[in-house]
Order: sequence, then structure tokens, then C-alpha cells
Amino acid sequence: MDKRQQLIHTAFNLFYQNGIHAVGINQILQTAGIAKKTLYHHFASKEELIQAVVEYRDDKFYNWLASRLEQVKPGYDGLNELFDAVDDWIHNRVDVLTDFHGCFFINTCAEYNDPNHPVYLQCQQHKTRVNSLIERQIRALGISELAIQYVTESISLLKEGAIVTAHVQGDLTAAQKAKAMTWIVLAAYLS
Amino acid sequence: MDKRQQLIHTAFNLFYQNGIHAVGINQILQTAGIAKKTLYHHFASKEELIQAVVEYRDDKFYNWLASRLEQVKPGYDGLNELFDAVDDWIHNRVDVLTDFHGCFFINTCAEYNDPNHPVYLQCQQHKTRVNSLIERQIRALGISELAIQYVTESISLLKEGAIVTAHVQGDLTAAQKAKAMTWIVLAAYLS
DNA sequence: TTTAAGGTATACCGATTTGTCTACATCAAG
DNA sequence: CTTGATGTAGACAAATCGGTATACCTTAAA
Repeated sequence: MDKRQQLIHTAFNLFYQNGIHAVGINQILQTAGIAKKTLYHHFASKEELIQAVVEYRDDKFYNWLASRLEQVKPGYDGLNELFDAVDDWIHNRVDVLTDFHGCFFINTCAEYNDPNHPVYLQCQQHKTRVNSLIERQIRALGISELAIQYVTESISLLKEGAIVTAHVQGDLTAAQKAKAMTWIVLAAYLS
Repeated sequence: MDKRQQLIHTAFNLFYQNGIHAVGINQILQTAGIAKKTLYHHFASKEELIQAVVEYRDDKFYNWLASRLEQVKPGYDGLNELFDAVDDWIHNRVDVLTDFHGCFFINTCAEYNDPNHPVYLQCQQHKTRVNSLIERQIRALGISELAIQYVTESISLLKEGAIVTAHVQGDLTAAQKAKAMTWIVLAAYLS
């Protein structure tokens, strides 16, 4: 019954479904059934609410993915699990992430197009956190320290491509394609 | 001195830089130096202007890429050119596309999150058109008809990943990474 | 029992939104 | 010469925006 958390939760769902700029504060309040005064008791402005929402999603997504990856051995198994997890997400098989509408952080960067904007930076940092999960898998393969960063960023690129392709093109097999390419790329880099 | 075209051009620049929902009609009018009546003489609503802007960008981007690809032989050379073109775009070396702010169509889908919305469909169709350019290159490789579609969509996924990674992460080498992976993937699929 | 925090409900503020309207200017074609 | 298309300038309307203010309620702790 924490009103603050209720507001963040409601705002995220509306933002994720309709875009941030398209959702007004009154709509959030009406949907959540919460008074305006209460919102401005917890947040100084809409901007602050938005930042809290991004942080909320960052945690939720990162923790979900991290827990998925913890269930398998780091390395090849982890990379398989990564793309299986994305595949589950795309197919709406992950309740905790709500219905798939692309990557919330990519979407948000599309709205806040200024790379110096706090919200934009939050989104970048989320991607950095997620990449660290990928790096852990790559590192377990025992390749040269020099190559780790490059390979990590390449796999990350495949993951981003899968998410965007699934979203914009509606290609539900995108994660599987990215997974297949990951195997091929790794085989080439490790030979 | 075509006012209609002037409006579309100004609106696109503002939309691309700030997002569609963040830009008001008055801002467009003031920037373009055009009266409100004139806008509503050419367009029935803001929505209609937006659709014209998306169509304008669709043509501009498609024609640019198509002309780049026409300068080389279809097949391997065309695929190299594809990623070199994206690389030029990312590095702001393509005047006709204006400063890089990610893919306008991906960004727009992020704002119009409803897959049934006309603008969303326009963006999907743009991707389909671009994919047909990629397919032409893949087809020239002489692989089986069955594989053409799959490989095309895989290369497309790499291209999307490069654009998004360059935009959100600010990784200016993303197109080169995607290009390198394209070679590897093709070598595997053609062996 | 009193007090402060957190809450609802709603009126209100100024600014901004999309879109309409009036009044007038230019100019090419019938 | 007139008419219709295209244009400018800007007032205006109705709705909505983010945000503030007032009045009152509940509840838990001092």
C-alpha cells in the first residue's frame, strides 16, 4: 500500500505502453486512483517521477536477467540463457516484465534525444549494467583480455538488434536469429 | 519556395531532434516562419503532417541508401557498402540525412507504441523497403531461395543493432562491428 | 490527547496545446 | 477584370498541461 511505489508502477505501465511525453500526470493519477497532492508530496516534479520510473525499470530488468543467468554456468550456457530469456520476454512469457513493447530504455532515449539529459544518461547506464552481465559470460570463455570488451559489445549489439527487430518489425524469431549468429561469431573468434 | 515542403522539412528536423510528441505546431511554424493558416491549408491536422514527414524521411533515406548500393556490385560489395553507408551516417558524414540521432523510424515506433497505428505501420513498411535492398544483395550470392529470407533478416538485425548501439551507447564503431559479424555469418552460411 | 505525517478531493493558476476564425495581400488564369 | 488559390498576421476557443492551494480526513506516535 506504499503510494509512492504505486505511482511508479502505474506510471511505468503507462509510459511503456504509450511513451513518456504522451502520458500526462492527471492520467497517471486517475489510473492509480491517487490524489495529486500525494504525487507532489513524494516527487518534486514530473521529471523526478520519470527518473524514479526509469530507475525502477532498471532494477527490475537487471535483477530479472541476472537471476536468469545465475541459474546456468557462466560462458556458453549463460549466452544461450541470455537469448532464451530475451526470447521469453519477446513472447510475453515473463510476467514480471509486463507485455513486450520493445526496450523501455531504447524507447526513452528516442524521446529524450539529448545525450546530456539525466534520463538519457540513466538509460545508458542501464545498458552498461546489462553489458556487464554479458561480459561475465564472455570472460568465462577464457579469451584474451583484449578481446573480451570487443566480443561483449558485439554480442550486446546482437541482443539490441533482436529487441528492436522484434519490436518494430514484429519478428518474434529475432532472438533465435541473434542466438544463432552468436554461436557462429563465437566459433570464429575462438578459433 | 514550396511552403508545404518547407513545413515538412522543418517539422522533420525538429521531430528527429526532439521527438514528435515533444514538438508543438507553433514551434514548427515559428521555426519555418510560416503562418498557421497555411499549415492547415496543406494538412488537415498535425497527424497528417506527421504522416507526411514520415513519408518524406522514408523516401529520403531509402533513395540515399539505394543510390549508395547502386554504385557497387550486388552481393559482397553491396553488403560492405551497406555497413560503410551506415558508418558514414553514424559519423555525420552524410549531409542529406542531417545529424545522426538514431533511426527516425525506430524512434517513432517508440513513441507510437500501438502496432495498429498508421504511423507505426508506415515505419514498418520503411523497414520492409530497406530490407528489400538487403535482400537484393543476398540474392546475388546465389544461395538457396529458402535461405535468402532468413539471411536477409539476420543481416537486417545486425544493421538495426548497429544503429541502436551507436545511438544509445554512443558507440561510433558499431557499424564496423556489425560489418565484421556479417562477414563471419555469411562465411558460415555459405560453407 | 495532541500533533504531525500522509492521505483525499477539488478548485484554481498560468502556460501551452491543437485547431478555427477574420481580415487582408499577392498573383496567375479565365 | 474578376475570381480562386495561396499566402501572412494574429486573435480566439476549448481543452489540457504541470503545478499550487485550500479544506478536511485518518492514523500512529509522543
